[in-house]
Amino acid sequence: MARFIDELRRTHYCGDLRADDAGREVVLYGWVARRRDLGGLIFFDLRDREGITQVVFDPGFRPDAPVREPLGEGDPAWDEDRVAAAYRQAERVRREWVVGVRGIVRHRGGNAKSDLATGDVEVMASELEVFNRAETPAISLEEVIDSDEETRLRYRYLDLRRLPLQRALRLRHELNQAARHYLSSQGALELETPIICKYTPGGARNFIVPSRLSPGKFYALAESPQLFKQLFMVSGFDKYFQIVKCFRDEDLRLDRQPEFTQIDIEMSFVNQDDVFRLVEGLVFAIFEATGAADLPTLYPDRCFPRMSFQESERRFGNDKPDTRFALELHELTDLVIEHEGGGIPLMEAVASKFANGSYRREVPGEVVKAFVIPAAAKLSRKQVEELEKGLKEISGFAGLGRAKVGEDGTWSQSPFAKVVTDTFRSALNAATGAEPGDVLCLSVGKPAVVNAALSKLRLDVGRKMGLIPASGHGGKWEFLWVVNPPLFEDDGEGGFVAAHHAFTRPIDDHLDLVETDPARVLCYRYDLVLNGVELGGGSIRLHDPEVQRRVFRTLGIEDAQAQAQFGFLLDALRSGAPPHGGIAIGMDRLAMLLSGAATLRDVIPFPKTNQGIDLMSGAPDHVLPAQLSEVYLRSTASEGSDPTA
RNA sequence: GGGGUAGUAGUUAAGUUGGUUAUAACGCCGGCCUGUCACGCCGGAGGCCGCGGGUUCGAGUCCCGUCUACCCCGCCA
Repeated sequence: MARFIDELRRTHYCGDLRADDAGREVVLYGWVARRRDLGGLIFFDLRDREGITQVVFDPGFRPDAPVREPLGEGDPAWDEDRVAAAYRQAERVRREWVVGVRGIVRHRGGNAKSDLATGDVEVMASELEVFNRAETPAISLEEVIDSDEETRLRYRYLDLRRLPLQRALRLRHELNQAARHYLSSQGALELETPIICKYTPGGARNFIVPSRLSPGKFYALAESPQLFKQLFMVSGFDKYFQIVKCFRDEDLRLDRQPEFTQIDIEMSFVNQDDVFRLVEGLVFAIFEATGAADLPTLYPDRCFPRMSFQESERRFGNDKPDTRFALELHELTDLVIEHEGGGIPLMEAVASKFANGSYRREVPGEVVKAFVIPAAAKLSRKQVEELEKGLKEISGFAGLGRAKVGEDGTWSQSPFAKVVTDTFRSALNAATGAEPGDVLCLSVGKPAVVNAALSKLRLDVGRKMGLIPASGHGGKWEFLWVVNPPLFEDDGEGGFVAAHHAFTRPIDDHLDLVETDPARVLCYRYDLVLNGVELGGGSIRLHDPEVQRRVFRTLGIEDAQAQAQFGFLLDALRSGAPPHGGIAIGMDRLAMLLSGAATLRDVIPFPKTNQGIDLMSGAPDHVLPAQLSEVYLRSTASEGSDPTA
């Protein structure tokens, strides 16, 4: 081994060799991906991170020409005894053994393999060194495997040898490098913020870290660098970025992990447009570096389109519309009011509440919206009912009122067919553009519920119609800024809570409404959406302590309370805070979209399961009582036996 | 916290109405093979049917519970 590592340095990676390397002596290191023993002739597919090269063990082979670039004097490139020994050793090698190979590159002639980058050549082995044996791998290491993800995660170090994951992690590297390079070139400083920090209530649940030095007290793992990056602005660093791990102790999804990485940015003396320009430049740089798509062709003016939050909710039913396809929702509340319900009892009830002032048009208590399943979708009645059943999981969802539109515009297969007035039916058909054969899906209820149901229905139908793939980008890249959502949200008890967080600046025209009509106050907040996935979000912050106090008051947070929770930030804002704003881009999600991966787990080296468990290492785990008492803790967990107790 | 799907050999799956010794492919082990490249041919080993209980003459199959993973709602930027 010493001879190989010390004297025979690697000359190439396994993906490097090409036809014009023929005749050259080379040294490769790697893993034996496959072995084909023909009896008297053995082939290895030798694999390293750059690719695969075929290595041949042929005891009868003799070089027909002097070898170029011999390695070392007095150490001939071809020694028949050594070649024979290498062949005998190759007979015993198994897949995934780690080996070094010395040999001569030869053109494969008629045996060339066109689907392999190195397929024109092979290495005739003159020497073989086995660095390590390997147990038979628990999972197949082929590019496409059907192993259960549970098994793959348990043997993550094997799974990571597979080409898709090798590619995904390399893409992460390229993404990160491009982001660093671009943001640095734009004058942003890469500064670090604390990971263990002060617990702040509200927002995402924090992971709690007990303090050994402060008995009974706890740190929290940062759910984001939000407060600290604002303090950087207060301190005059002007423009900051960080590629930073964040931690949230919430339930997980395919696009949600307990620890994840953000490209975090904050800037001073900027407005919304300035943030957009920087992020658009960043995204362009990342796409160029990773070769994911030619964005300058798709967005010639190098800007992404913008849509107000309200328009997004109205047309698509959510704040992260997948704009790769149309099939928009139809807002019918006004029409229903105009027709006083049009004979449909459910809608008459809604119309009368608007008429008697129970509901306000500006902030409606209930809405009526529709989605049209085009005849072209060719969905059977059963399939439509199947889709509707899928909406049942949305809490508060009461079901759809469906109507199949006939040749003459009449409705059938509908609970409303008999009661709806002709004029209202015609008006509805016209407003929704419903054509004969289409299925009109009507939903009445609280805006959040109606929108949740219809936006899900829209995506389901889009997928069923093949307008978007079940996962991946499908070759389309639709970016969108969704801007200016409401600052406050009804808390259901006559008060208000912050829709996102309390440090977002209300739009200038709405400052007066903070006290008088909070529900209508919009703010300088923005989300970047790609193909219906929320890539990131940010805001222009509230840098004015006076306005901040008014916002807190509307939220029912007293000065003393605010001081206790956010004291250092409020103090800092009073110490001379510049106008500032920023954004955080979900790096994992971006990597997922760029790579076409179906889940975040495929672009994170060592992900957790939906239960937050690392199947490979077994984290989280019990700790010894002594370790607990050192941090002044005792577990109250009753279920399960603690083997260390 | 709630809903859904799945769990059988190392891996992926089949297993009919509850009925003899639980199948197959890949992988693994042994043998043969000098141009393979998903090499081929011959032979072989390999099972707590997730776990625990129940029904039954008899359970992979039916019932109850439980664990694990995945997808979704709630939650979450």
